[in-house]
Amino acid sequence: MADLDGLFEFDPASLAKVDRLGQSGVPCWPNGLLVTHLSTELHAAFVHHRDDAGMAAAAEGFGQVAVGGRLMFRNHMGKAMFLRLQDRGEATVDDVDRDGKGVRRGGAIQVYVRREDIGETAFESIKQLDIGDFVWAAGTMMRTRTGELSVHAREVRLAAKCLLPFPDRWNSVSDIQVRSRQRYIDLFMNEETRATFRARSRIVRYIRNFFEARDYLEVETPMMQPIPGGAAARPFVTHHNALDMDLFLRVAPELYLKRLVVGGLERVFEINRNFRNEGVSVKHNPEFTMLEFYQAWASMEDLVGLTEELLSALVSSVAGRSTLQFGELELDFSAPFARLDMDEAIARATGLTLTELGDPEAMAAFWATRFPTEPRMPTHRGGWWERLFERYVEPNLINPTFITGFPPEISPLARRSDARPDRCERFELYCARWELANGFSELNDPIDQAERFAAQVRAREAGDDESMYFDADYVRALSYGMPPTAGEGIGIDRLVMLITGRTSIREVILFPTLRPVAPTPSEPDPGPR
RNA sequence: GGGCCUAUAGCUCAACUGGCAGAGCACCGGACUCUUAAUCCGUAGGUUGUAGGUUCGAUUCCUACUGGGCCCA
Repeated sequence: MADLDGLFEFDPASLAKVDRLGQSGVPCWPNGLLVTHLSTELHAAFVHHRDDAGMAAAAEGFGQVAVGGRLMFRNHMGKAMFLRLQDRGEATVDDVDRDGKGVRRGGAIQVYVRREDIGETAFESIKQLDIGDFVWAAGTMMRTRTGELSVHAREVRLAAKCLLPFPDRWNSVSDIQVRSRQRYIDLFMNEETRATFRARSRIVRYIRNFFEARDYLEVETPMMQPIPGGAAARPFVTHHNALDMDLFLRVAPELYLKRLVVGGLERVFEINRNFRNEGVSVKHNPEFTMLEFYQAWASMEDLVGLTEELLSALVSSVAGRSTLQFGELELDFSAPFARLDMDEAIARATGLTLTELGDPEAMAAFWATRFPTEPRMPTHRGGWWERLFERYVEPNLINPTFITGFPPEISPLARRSDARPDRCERFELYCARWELANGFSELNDPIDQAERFAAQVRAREAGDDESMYFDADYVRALSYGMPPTAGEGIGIDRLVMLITGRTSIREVILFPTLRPVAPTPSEPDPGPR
């Protein structure tokens, strides 16, 4: 084998096995193997054929099948062998096991191999199969003496060799390091992981259908933006060499989507990645998936209803019921959701009066008696509300709850309430102690928008690096006129967490952001692990 | 950034108060024609995360570092 300059090391015993197999005419990575049936299809087709006569007749009618999958289990008994092949199928076929207990079949199919059926040479090479190998088998359907549906093999082939020691199948792989760094291992070892990501796909598909059914257009807007905007968050910076310009990975698609409403698309949505240069935690990943949607001729109230409709139907459809078990919490997603004004919620939780909540001095005094060591106090009412809300209200919001009545100071893109100009027509949806969605009637007055951007720029100059930039082209777009519009963002990863019951965001992102494996002194180059 | 916990074979885990580094599974060799976490016999597998310290002796006690987990900010 070619010298790999220490870039990768194969196990010599495995390489020897590859050679040995090749010399005896068994290629380790052959091509052109056709699979005709998925394990789940076979279980579904034969689930009602249990007795010998019925089974024989059904198998006769079915004829030859070819299956393929990863060898997860093997019993070898001299001149006969059982192989269990795991494929992409899902365990969806209701059946009963030997003891009459209900089970779900699918995802794997057993293969029965006899030496006298496939010949001595072929049988000898089958004995060389290892757990973890991909295996292909062709034959007819049968049931074993104990009733397990199996492929009675006429031919068995190694389809792809596994060169690495296979994880212990008694104890599922539980090391969170392995599970998230080497997601492929997690996927082929753990059915719950496969189920989580199938559910994620279903959730996204449901949302897409939901909006398409309401005449929304799915669009894609820039991931790389010359001016980052649409959310209060620190962006990642990158550089375009040919144009010699810095670009920011987007923290939100908002300002581009609203430009499309100005352009007349009226109803648009995007499901895509956002990037925020912030800490990593069980509910934060630097890149995460966001649904944003905008609808002209709609207001915040329309979105409240749409959100309730979407989430309650989505939960019922994917989870099969209207409540979700999330860690210790039980979450009720039946509409309508609770609603609470931000200031009332804070007043109730802190004991401060509504008058005191209008006075930054009073809130600062309240805070100083409880958290005297904390630096960097907010300077305006909205900043204090945000801080008090996070500390006193958010930890108690379990069931889905719309928080309304946000102040404009912390809502630079939201329309002011006509009835209460010191508040915005904005809501955030909270659930399981965190924010799940954020929506509002959009600010479409370009003059007001320009002033709010200017205020953000002043805050940035005063040291707040999460403040927004002045996006002149966005103000220009609004100046052409944007119809009254409402828009909303929903965090897809968090939604998937709630529905699948995974309490860490890393469990619902296939390849979460992780610190690289640190090189050790004896091994300066960690290699492609 | 702070606190607590943690790192032992490819995987999952043991090793009493500091006294010979172990088991099951996987791998390698062998037996077995309906098994189901098959069974039986045998072999091999380790710088106990890294670097120091205490000690006659350290997986075990101490310090620092690195990775990971949980909680707080």
